Amino acid sequence: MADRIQRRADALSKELIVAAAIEILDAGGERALTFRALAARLATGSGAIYWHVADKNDLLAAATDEVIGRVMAGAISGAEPREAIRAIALGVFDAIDAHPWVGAQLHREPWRSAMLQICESIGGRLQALGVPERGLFDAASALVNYILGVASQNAANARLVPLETDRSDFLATVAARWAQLDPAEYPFVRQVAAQLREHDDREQFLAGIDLIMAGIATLR
Amino acid sequence: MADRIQRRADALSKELIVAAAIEILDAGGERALTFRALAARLATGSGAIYWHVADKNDLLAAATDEVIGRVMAGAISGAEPREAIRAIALGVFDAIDAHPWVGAQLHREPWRSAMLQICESIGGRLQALGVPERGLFDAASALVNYILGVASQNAANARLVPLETDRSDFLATVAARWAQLDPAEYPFVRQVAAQLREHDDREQFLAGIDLIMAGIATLR
DNA sequence: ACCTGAACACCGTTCAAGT
DNA sequence: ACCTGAACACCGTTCAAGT
Repeated sequence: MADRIQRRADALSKELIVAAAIEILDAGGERALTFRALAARLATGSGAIYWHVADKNDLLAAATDEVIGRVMAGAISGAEPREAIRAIALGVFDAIDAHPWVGAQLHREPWRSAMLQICESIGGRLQALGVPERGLFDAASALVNYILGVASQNAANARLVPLETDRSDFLATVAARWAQLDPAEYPFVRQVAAQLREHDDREQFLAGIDLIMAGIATLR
Repeated sequence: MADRIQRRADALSKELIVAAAIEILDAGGERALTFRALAARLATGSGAIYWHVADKNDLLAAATDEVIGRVMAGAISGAEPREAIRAIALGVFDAIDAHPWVGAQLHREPWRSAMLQICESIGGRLQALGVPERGLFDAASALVNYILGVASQNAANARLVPLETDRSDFLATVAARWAQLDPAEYPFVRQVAAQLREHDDREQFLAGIDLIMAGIATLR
């Protein structure tokens, strides 16, 4: 048995598995996370992982909860409600920017705790802001859905673009493609192509939040 | 060769393949669409499909374009801009309601023509509405991202829920789960649990559109 | 030019067997 | 209780061979 693969000495745990999964996902994207790769990194057999984790869905959900949980834990500041909502939104945005696979996961298991946490933080602040009872559910839903939309868009971009690509190079490429569209069919898209090249995703995201907040303010 | 499988007599085409793929996706969801199932339904070999379609991604993108293209073709009415935007949004919503897999696809290939078509229609109407130049790109982006968020959410729900499940049963189940959350941790979500059970997805979607439009109106 | 279908290189997941 | 790793039942995709 001299050529046996080195196995780990300490015990496995769900936390260890999730941490390793996050590392693999961050480094190589969703495609890189396989039970074989995970087992190799953890120096164990692939079957061992199933003792701690129900299946791949469970693993992805746990990894997502871990990332979003960290964001939410950091956002408990007692700031003014409007600022708190912006901070929560930005926190989610930045987390998905750093871990694009989270964006793809957030809408797969929509009622897992990650989702609920975002919903709760935002809903609570809207309440504190004095949004009338009748509009509260719709307002929270609009904000959460908007955040989700941006999240999935970002996740899609990250998946489309090779990891090494420069962001502004990428935007320039897309902008150039937009600018070449048929003027009769796509006048608007052609027109904003130039703005696309120079725009800042993060700022545009916040602008959308502000737009929705402005709409919510008209409810009173 | 008497026991040979019956093969099709007429020629294959990308349109035929896409149409068959849409049928499979509608009937059995994303998991049901395999090249083997598609080949069987088309009475051909799995390799034949690759003559007309680059790969599975290409197939899903073409199917998505087909569905969204139909919506957009139907929405060229010369209505008042604000009504036109609501109509486009509702058209996309209903299309995704009928074909939930489209929601999951829309954010995977974000710059395919489906996306561009939505962007163009909405952006053009915002322009017609007199939204100032500086806010136009952000406004269109907010609306499209919101629509995408709802789309992916709906797709996720459809994937989570077995095809036969009654919608109100499902909502009641989720509402019951929400109502049982820790009151100290989730006061807001617990509170809206009752509204969740009775709310109409489609109406709430439109309420969000109206909220964003109200925010956009404050720009002038 | 277009189609066939076996073969290849993967997956997630299971499970008898070990410690 | 926890771990091993071969085995199973799938996938998407390729490709030599046919028409």
